[in-house]
Amino acid sequence: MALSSADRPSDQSSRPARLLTGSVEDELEHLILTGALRPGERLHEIQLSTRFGISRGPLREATRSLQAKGLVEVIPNRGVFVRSVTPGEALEIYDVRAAIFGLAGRLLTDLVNDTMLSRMHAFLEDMDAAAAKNDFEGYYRLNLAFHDFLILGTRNKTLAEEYNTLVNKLHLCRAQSLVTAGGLSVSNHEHREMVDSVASGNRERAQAAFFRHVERSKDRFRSTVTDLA
Amino acid sequence: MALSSADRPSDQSSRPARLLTGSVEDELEHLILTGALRPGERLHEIQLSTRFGISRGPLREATRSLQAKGLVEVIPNRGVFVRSVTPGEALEIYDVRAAIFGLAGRLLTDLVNDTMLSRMHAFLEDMDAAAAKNDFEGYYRLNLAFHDFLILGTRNKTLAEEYNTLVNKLHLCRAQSLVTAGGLSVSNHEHREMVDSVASGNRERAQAAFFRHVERSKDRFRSTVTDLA
DNA sequence: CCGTATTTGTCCGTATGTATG
DNA sequence: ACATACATACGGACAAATACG
Repeated sequence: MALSSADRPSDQSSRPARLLTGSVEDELEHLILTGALRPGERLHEIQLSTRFGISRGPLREATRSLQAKGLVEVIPNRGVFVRSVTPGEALEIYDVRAAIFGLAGRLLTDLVNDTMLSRMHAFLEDMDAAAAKNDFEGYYRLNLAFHDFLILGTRNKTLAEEYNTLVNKLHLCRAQSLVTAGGLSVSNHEHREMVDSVASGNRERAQAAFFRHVERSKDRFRSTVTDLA
Repeated sequence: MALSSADRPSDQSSRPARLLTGSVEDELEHLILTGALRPGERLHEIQLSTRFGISRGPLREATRSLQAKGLVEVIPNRGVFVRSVTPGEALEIYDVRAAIFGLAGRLLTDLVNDTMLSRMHAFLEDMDAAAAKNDFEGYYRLNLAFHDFLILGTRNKTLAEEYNTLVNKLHLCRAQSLVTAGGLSVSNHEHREMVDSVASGNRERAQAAFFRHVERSKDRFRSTVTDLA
C-alpha cells in the first residue's frame, strides 16, 4: 500500500474555516492566560465538554495541543492540569527570553528606518507621561504595545512566536504578578537606552541593551521571590 | 457544581505509564525527523491508524500535538501534512538558534568546572582526529554529542527544549541536508574558540563566540541556497 | 484494606460537510 | 453536476486506573 501519492498542500484559497479543536484551544488558552483557570487547576473533560457543548474528542485534541505549548500538564489516568511554573523555572525562562529579546534588538538595528524610530520615540514620550501621572494601567498597556512593536519590527516570525510562548509561560508563575506592577519610570530609562542603541546602528550594543533590559526584569523578579522565601 | 476542589498534581509516584497518544507521537516524530515521512507528505488518518493498530482518536491527538510543535501543518478538511520549512524560514530559525546558543555559552561560563572543561577538550581532540581521517560519519556524531553536552551543561531545561525544537525544525528544510555535511575541520576551529572563551570566564566573550558559531553555519547555509537560486 | 464511584483512555459506528476527479 | 474519498465531529460503549468513603 504505497502512501506515495505526494499531495502537496496548496497554499491558495486560504479560507479561515476554523476547526472546533482550534476554537476550543484558543478559548482554553484565553481562560488560562487571564487567570480564569489558575495554575494547578484541573481541566475536567466531561465538565468542559458539556460547558462548551462539544464532545470529548475535540476537547482532548485541544488539551494535547496546549500540552505541547507548555500551558498544561497531562498526567496519565489522572487528568489535565494548568501548568504551574515554579520560580526556578521562571528564572530559566527569563534568561531565554533575554537572549531572544537581545536578538530582536540586533535585528532591529539592521532594519530600522526613520518612521520606526519616530514611533519608538513616541512610545517613550507616552510612557513618560503615563509614569508622571502614576497611570499604572496606561503604562502597562503602552509597555506591552512597545514590546510588541519591537518584536514585530524584526520581521522574524519564529522569533515572535517563541517570544510570545515564553511570555505566556511566565504568566503561569504565581509570583510573577507582583513584578509586572513594579518598574515604571525605572524601566523607561532602560527603554531609552534601547532605542538609542538601535538608532546608533551598532548591532552588538543594541543586542546587549535589549538583553540587559530583560535581565533586569529577571533581577527584580528574583529579589521579590527571595524576599518571600 | 463548584470546580473549586483544587486538586494539585502530586509530583510523587511518577511511573512512566505511557499513553498511546504519546507513543504514536514519538513514532511519528521519529518518522518525520529521519526523513521516512518527507516534508509536504501527507499523514493519512485511517491509513496510519490501521498501520499502527490504533483508532483515530489517539492518532488525531498526536498530530495536533505535532502541529503545536511545528512539525506538521493541519489544513482544515484537507488533512495533515509534514511541514516544509522554506529557506527563508530556515534563516529566521538560524538567528533564533544563534541567540539561544549564545545564551548557552554565557551560562556555561558561570557553571563550568575542570571536569567539564576536560571533557570539552576531549571532544575537540576526537573531532580533530575524525576530521584528519575524513571520517564524516564519526565527526557528525561527535559534533552532535558535543553540542548536546554544551546545551545540557547549562542546566536550563527551557533552553534545551527550545534549542532542540529549533534544530528539529531545521531538519524540515530540504536544502538543509547539504549543509550538515559541510564544515568539518573548519568548524572545529570555531569549537576551540568557544571552549577557550568559556575557559576564560568571560561571559560576554563566550556568548559572542557561541552566537557567531551558529551564525557562520547560517552563512554557509545561505550561500548554498543562493547558489541554487 | 476493600468496594464503589468517578474519570480517563480507547475503540467503534455513524452522520455531515468538504474537497477532488 | 455527480460520485467518491476523506476529514470532522458526535455519541455510545467498555476496560482500566484512580479517587473516595
